[in-house]
Order: sequence, then structure tokens, then C-alpha cells
Amino acid sequence: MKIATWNVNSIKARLDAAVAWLKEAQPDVLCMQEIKTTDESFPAEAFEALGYNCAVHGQKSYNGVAILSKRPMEDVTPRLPGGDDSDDHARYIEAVVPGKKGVVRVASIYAPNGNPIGTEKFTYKLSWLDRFDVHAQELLREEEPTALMGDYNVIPMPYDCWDPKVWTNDALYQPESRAALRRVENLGYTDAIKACHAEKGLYTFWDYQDGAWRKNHGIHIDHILLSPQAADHLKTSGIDKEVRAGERPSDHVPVWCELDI
DNA sequence: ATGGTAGCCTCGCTA
Repeated sequence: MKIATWNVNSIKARLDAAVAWLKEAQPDVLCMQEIKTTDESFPAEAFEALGYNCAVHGQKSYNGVAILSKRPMEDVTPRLPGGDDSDDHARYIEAVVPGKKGVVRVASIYAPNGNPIGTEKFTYKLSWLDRFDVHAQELLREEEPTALMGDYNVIPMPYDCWDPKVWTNDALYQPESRAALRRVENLGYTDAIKACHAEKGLYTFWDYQDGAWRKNHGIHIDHILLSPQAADHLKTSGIDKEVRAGERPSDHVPVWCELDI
């Protein structure tokens, strides 16, 4: 089973690119982030025509997440547990997807950016990641294959960005942000890219500004975290960076892994 | 020292 994650930065602006990549890459599951549209306006027909079912948790103009799956999904949960009425951001959707040998629970995650630091935006980022950590613990108790995948807006290590000095005062590289992601990994989740690739300097995002793609000034912030039962079946993983050189690209590229499930 | 990009659907906000 091939499962993928991609922050598309508006699904309406990226529909042609998304359809082209799905035809080429043929994933069984795609978790999307920053669809930037409502459930009603999500272009489900275009994906259904390719054989995908859609589970959408949208929001007007900002945020918004979705899961596409060739097999029908079960147990769709369009929210991160533990929130209250004050959190109206669409940043999480989870579903159970059947494979040939068993099921996988997948989550499409868009963690808050949190900039600038020293504001309520950074506080919100850390509290959201705390909520996510609690839920990641709950999911581990199921002892089932689970993949928590998406845009975590966290640069885990110095080698996950082209120049750590530039990111010193950025919310994506604060010690508190990095510790929050590490807490989840320390529960027993495996990073699917790092498990398969020893080389450093693999990026998933290049800013639109300042020729970042041309200069390879990227960062690695899109991650796939696998529960032990999923990691047991990890075969391969990859980052489809050539997508960044396409026409009207997202600033993020697809990240994927194959599970023998 | 500045402005540089993209997407929302407005003339500012988010990333």
C-alpha cells in the first residue's frame, strides 16, 4: 500500500497538478493539507473520476485537510480530539483505510505555523502540538498500523534546513517546537523518510520567495510518523521533489511510503 | 536596506 502526504497550498489552484501527480504516482492514499476551501467547494468529482473516495475537512480561504483513498474509508473523524469551541481551524482528519492484508489508520495533519514567536500564534502552535501528542498516545494503545502524516511545521534537526542560522528566530525551529515533535517520536513512532534514507539535506518545502527552489534553500517539515505496527511493514519511502519544478507548483512536494499491508 | 512570491477574494492576512 502506497500512502502519501502533500501540502497542496489551495486545491483549486493545484487541481491540474494534483491530478497529474496522482496519475503518475498512483498512491492508494493521499493526505492533503491547506486545501483552502470548504467541503462544498472541494473538487471531489475530479478525484472520483480517478477512482478515489474523498474525506474532507475544509475551511474557507485558510487551512483545510482531506484524505483521498482508492478503497472506501471507515471511521472518518474530521477533528483532533481534545479541542474546545475556540479552535475553529480545520487542521486534522483521520480515517481507517483497508488494505489487502489489513487496515491502516491514517491522519492528515496541518500543524499551525506559529510565526511570529512571542505571540499567541506561537502559543497556539505549542498547545495544538500538545493536543496532538495526547492523541498520538491514545492511538498507540490500539496497537494497530497507524500513519500520522502531514505538514508538521517543525524542522526537527539542523540538517533539515539549508542554513540553521536563518531559522533561529522562526517558530518552525524553536527548541519548544522541535521538542514537541520529538515527544511524539519518543512515544515509539518512526519517521518513514529517515528510516529509509541516511543522507542529510532532503527537503520537502522551498519558499516561493527569493529563488529558494533554484538555490535549493529548502526545509524538511512534511513528515510521515508510523506506529510500531505500521513501521514493521515499511518497505520504501520517498520525496517527489521534481514536482516543485512543475508548472504552478505548490511550495511543498509529495512525501510517500510503501507499507506491506 | 529593501523587496522579493503565492493564494485567498480584498486592497490585508497568512504562509
